[in-house]
Amino acid sequence: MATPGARPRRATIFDVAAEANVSRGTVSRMLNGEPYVSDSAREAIEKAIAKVGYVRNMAARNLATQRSKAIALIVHEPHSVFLEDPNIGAILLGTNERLSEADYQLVCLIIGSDRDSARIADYLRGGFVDGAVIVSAREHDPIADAIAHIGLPAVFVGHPMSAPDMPYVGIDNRGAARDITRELLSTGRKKVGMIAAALDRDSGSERLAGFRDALGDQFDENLVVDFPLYSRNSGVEGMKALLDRAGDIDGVFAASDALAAGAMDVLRERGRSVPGDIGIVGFDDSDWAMRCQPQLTTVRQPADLLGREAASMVLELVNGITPETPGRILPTEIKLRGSA
Amino acid sequence: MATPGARPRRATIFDVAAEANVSRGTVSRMLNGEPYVSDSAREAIEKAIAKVGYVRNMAARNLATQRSKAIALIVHEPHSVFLEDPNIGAILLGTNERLSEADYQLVCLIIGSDRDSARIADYLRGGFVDGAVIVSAREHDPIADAIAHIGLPAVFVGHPMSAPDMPYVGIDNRGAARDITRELLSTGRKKVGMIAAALDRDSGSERLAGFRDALGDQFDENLVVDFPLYSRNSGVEGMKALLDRAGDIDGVFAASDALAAGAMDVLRERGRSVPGDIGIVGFDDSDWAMRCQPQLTTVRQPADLLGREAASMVLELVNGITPETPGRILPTEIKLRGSA
DNA sequence: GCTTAGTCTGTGAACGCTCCCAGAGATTGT
DNA sequence: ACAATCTCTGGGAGCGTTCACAGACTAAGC
Repeated sequence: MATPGARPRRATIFDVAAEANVSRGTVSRMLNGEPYVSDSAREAIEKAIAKVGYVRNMAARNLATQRSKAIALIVHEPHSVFLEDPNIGAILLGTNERLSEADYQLVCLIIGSDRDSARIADYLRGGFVDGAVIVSAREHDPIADAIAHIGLPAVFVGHPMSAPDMPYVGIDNRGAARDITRELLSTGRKKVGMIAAALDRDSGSERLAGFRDALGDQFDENLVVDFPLYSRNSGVEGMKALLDRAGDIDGVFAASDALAAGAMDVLRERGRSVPGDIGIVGFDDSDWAMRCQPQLTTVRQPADLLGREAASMVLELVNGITPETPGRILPTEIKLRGSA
Repeated sequence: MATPGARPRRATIFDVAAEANVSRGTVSRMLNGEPYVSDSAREAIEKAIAKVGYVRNMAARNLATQRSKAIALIVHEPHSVFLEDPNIGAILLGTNERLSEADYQLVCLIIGSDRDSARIADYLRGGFVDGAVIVSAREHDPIADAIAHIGLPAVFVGHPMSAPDMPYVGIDNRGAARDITRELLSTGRKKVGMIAAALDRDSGSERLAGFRDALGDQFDENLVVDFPLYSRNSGVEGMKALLDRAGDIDGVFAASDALAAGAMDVLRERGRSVPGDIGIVGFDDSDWAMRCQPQLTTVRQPADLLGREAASMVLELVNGITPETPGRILPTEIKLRGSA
């Protein structure tokens, strides 16, 4: 009887070598796709692998090669945001897909509380992963600092100003915000406000900057409200505040679709029609946008591609390829629907 | 300038031992919290670790101990579902949180296409993880079979009939569905239908069974429609179909909130009031429920706790503790809101 | 026929840790 | 005073790979 938990001994490279009548060096070379393996050896090894049911022991390989074939995805958000944010899931999927193609694994590091961040830093230092993709880092994020300090290859999704030299992929938040605000203005709105959020991130502050760009002289600080999170609830509070400050407001740029959805709920409650009385535009093109009534005019950002691209970049870094550009900007697109 | 990728040599347990004037055996014992380490040795080692900046090399440890301190989270869903399903994210967070507490890592394995499933099976066989939490397995899922075959400690979230002996955590889908259907009936509805989905999962088929339980003799197969996915879109199609089949239908149990939301959109479009003309109830208590107008009466399922509990169980299994019960059922709760 | 280059193979030495055993020293009981 | 026990320590062996090197054999060039 086997002792509890004792699985049968797994076949090693030695077993394969013995079975195929070659040395383990040859097996190793073949496994790693190196040249200089004769056809006869290759064939014998293939048969032997199938026969003994061999699979590589990753721990041994990692130890010998000093790399882990794993990439961390670091999400620094409270849990509620992780669940609500439509982009994080898509980024995760995109990253995972690209890494799978390269036979790398994705290790999720979700930092819910700041208490975790020291633990995570230790983990990253532990050589457990070869690189990291960092989603939604705040400005002056301790994790970002730790990574820079360790020298771990890492790519940011988004571009924190506090880490200007780190590789990143992102979108032109400022330009996109400017364009969609202009779109809103082009429908003849005269008094346009913004529900901003997450100004401690580049995405948040850049979108506000773009809004300001579009308005130019007409920009009125009093018509901007801001909140820590891109949440529906902030949208509710934001819209209420804007209506209090200027009852005759006729256009709102919400920095995310969730904010816009919250705002629209308030407007419905108060009997203001959209887009009749007030035009409203959002950002993300998440499923919120389709669920609104009317559907939301918004900026589509390719979240899955951001993930893919970040993965590609981090793989390049890991393999010693320095990207020709420090950052990559992916295109956005305005989706015209009924809300403005 | 360092050559690309060449980070400075990291301190090993030898360096610590030398610095502290003890042997590496003692350092190892201390690191693993074993008894028989004198206070003086302990103190010296602590100082030495701080001085040389030592962190454990996990690959070496994994190789020596034959375990990886990592658990896989396997999600077998098309990507669209991964993003839409409100429970998956919460399960992921719950699992991650529990594993972190035990100093285990979460490795995400997302199986988008069936093509991946062989690759994943190989990975699981590779000793890369000590156990697995399986989310949303289908009946007769090839991955589930592979895991059973490998003998990897694994816990299902949900309880596929095709793997009755595997440990699982879940909710009483059937009982909860019965209860909420009764709730709907108690509002005086006479002609009640169901939009079912995912009948190839235990959650889907059990909810249908619960609905049937509640209706008893009044059950009418003609008033049940079913779809592959718990999606809003299926809700739209489902509601249309039900209205076609029975224009005088006055109650609907939707097997998920997303389905219910789709159904309610159709009803609004067709000018039927909720809950006036038709009562509607959902399942999940996801954010869909709060976004509906009126808000949805639904079954709250503790998705994060499911994740936590699954993680706890898999950790027990990994440590050779056989759980006293093969499965654990977590309580659900009916959330009364305005929709029925 | 001899060098040279190119192809292929086997083997010792890491990689950094844990496990286990032998043994030193301190403490207790008789 | 001696055995028995408990506490603590050091170091050899092993985990399953990869890597680098040395050597064998083959083919081509002069």
